[in-house]
Amino acid sequence: MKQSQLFTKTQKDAPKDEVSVNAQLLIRAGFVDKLMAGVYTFLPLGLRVMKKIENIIREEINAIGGQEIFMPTLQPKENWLKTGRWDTMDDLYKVKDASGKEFALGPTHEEIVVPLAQKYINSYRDFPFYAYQFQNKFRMELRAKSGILRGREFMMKDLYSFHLSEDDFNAYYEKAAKAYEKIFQRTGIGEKTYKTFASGGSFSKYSHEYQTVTPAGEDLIHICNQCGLAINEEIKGEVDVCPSCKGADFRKEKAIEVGNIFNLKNKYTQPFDFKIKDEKGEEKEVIMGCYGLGLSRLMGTIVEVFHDDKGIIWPESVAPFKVHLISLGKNDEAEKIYNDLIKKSVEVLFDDREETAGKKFADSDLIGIPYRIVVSEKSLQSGGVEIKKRNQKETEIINQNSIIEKLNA
RNA sequence: CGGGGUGUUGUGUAAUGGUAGCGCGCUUGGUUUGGGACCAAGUAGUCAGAGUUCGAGUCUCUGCACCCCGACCA
Repeated sequence: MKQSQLFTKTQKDAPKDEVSVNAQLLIRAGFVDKLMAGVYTFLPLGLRVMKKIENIIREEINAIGGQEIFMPTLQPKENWLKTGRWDTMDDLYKVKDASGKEFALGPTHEEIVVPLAQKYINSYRDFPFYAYQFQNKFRMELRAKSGILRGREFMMKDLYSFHLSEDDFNAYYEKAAKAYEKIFQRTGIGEKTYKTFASGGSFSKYSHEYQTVTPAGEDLIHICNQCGLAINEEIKGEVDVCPSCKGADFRKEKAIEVGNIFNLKNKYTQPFDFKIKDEKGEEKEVIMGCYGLGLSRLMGTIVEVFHDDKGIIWPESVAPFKVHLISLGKNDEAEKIYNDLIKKSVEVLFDDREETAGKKFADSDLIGIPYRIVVSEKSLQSGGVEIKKRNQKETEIINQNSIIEKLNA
């Protein structure tokens, strides 16, 4: 994409109200725009990052048998009354239509996916069954905060698994945990993300969260120095030795919850009376798990973890583009290289604007694309183009014909 | 919802109760071209409503919005 055609612009100053690093950088660089507290528009650059994250998650969830669906946001009150959450879930958005009929705006989708499964999954032969979606969730947060880390409307992947036995559920729960670990590895925050034993909130007594260590975190976790499992501060006291290795030596860190997995047992299948006859003709209760992962939060977390005083430093796997091609002064060579990279399916943002070098470099650092390639009279005289990684200081001059080779190295 | 803070052009800021000014951006013209260039000319604003006052960005009240701490949560 040519930067001259990108409708967003970078800003030198962040809006003064924004304190969180993710909001400051994402807004300044033109990834997101704030509409109101906790509600953001994803601009072209931001949407590209979101889609990158989405695709990584999709691949990993497909790999554990997930079938992608898309459920409605607007949901019947009746289903929420059935599970009891209409009156007990205080962050549920309720809307009324002109006739006075009430609806929920989905904060999570058990109330929809359970009746859905019940309708189509009607033999023990259909089990286990896994469905997931990427969806805008609505939660009436008392206080939206921390930029895109805690919104009132946010993008989430939610996976639901249905089982006829505890053993089958447990096996899948572990599989999902592994998939989550892969997702965090692939999106770059693996090293800083800890599986954390935590409260289950409105879903279950306990759950596992995935917590990424960052000063911007809202939670306090106690990481076991022996095995690396963490315990959320909220259940410290109930649980004071590591549930995994029984160790009692912990270090305390601030962290942000990027995902979680729950054992729901029959909590949401029972209200809908979802039962299935097994191969012996015996009626069995369906049990389930749910597995959430906030994409917009993950994106904000990545920014919190990977930035410097000049801007964002995207991990290559989620960067909006792989290459930021910058032409200094007029030269046809940059255009040629751009077309060549496109032909070779390299994702490239071409800064073809008539701006000074300083401005282009500053923008490039702010946007944070992994590879910066500069084409100028100076570089051409020295033998080609200058290439630099965003997370490194050194630049290197390489011949324009060896760019692809260099990028793949 | 409790506590604290802030609302001035797209954005960042200034203005004893007395002419709303500046930087960035944007527009036009010219000069520049390897780390947020320069010159000139333009563009656009006091959150909303009421009140006090000869006069309100500034004081008072009400409302709204945003940010931070807390309670609650992916």
